[in-house]
Amino acid sequence: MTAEVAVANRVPEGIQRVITEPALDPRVEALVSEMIGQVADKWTMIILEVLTRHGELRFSQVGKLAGGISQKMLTQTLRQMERGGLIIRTVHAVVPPKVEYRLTGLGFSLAESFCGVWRWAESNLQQVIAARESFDALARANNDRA
Amino acid sequence: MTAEVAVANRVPEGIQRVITEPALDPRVEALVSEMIGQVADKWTMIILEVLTRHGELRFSQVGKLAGGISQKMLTQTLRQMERGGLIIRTVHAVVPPKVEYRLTGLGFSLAESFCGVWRWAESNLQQVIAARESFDALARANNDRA
DNA sequence: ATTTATACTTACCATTTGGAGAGTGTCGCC
DNA sequence: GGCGACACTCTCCAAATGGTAAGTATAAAT
Repeated sequence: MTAEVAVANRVPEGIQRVITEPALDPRVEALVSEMIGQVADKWTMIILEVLTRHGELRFSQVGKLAGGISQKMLTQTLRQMERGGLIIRTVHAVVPPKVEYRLTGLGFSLAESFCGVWRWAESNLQQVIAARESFDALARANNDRA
Repeated sequence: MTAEVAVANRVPEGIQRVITEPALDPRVEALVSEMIGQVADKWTMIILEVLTRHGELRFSQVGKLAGGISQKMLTQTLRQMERGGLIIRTVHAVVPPKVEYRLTGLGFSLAESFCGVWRWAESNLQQVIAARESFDALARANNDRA
């Protein structure tokens, strides 16, 4: 279990140079990180995933599929996603109300980008768990000594 | 400006089916979203980027380059990243203290995955801004009517 | 007349987050 | 002997976050 972590720790020399991109305009950078902050919160990501998986859904369906979200957060998150152009909200003028949500092209492309992170998380779950365990074990050992 | 949004809104029919992946084991899914929650917070992303860009850095250097982070958050975030196996912390036993941080292979691969989201944010900034503007304009119009 | 369904909205409240600022330990330097 | 450098660590406090629960609107169904 320590072995896996050890392997992960070998960082090829100078590899940074290969990937490092030219520095960004700080104004763009600020806007980008603001956007990422908005976009990368828990519920936004989950709803993005739910809508990617199921296509068009009603308010309460999104809620059920997202799992454990309060009505308040659901409304809030959907509204914010709509504002950012990630989803489209269609109101059907019926009683009881029926409102449907679906991804825009923009929302869809964001979901695709996030796929990378999802995949990373899936495939590196074990490594992270192992790393945490060895870190915690070490910390405990140090505490005991003190 | 409305045109761009309109284009973004055209979602090709049935495209979901192309991308939608097989449903995940809910236990894995829970762990994954927990990890993403930890990993996708503002400072973690910024530090990831800083370390990708600059290689090995000292505590205070990371702080400066991250911009506007408090010492508390810096320590906290670095510690958490170390625990997750994303970075390595090297203590040089000198006075005054010298501690250096660098990405692990794991941290590096995460940074690569995030690159996708960064690129998305960069290239779609304008669309998001346009979407927000038209959303806000519409909301204002509706408020005025009421 | 009352209930039901749906999609919210609002008020209140507990928890969490995160910044500011002061304190800690060590050693070389003046 | 006191100061400075560095990397923390700790305490206090304000602000943001997010859950619960109750309220709103409408028309069909009972």
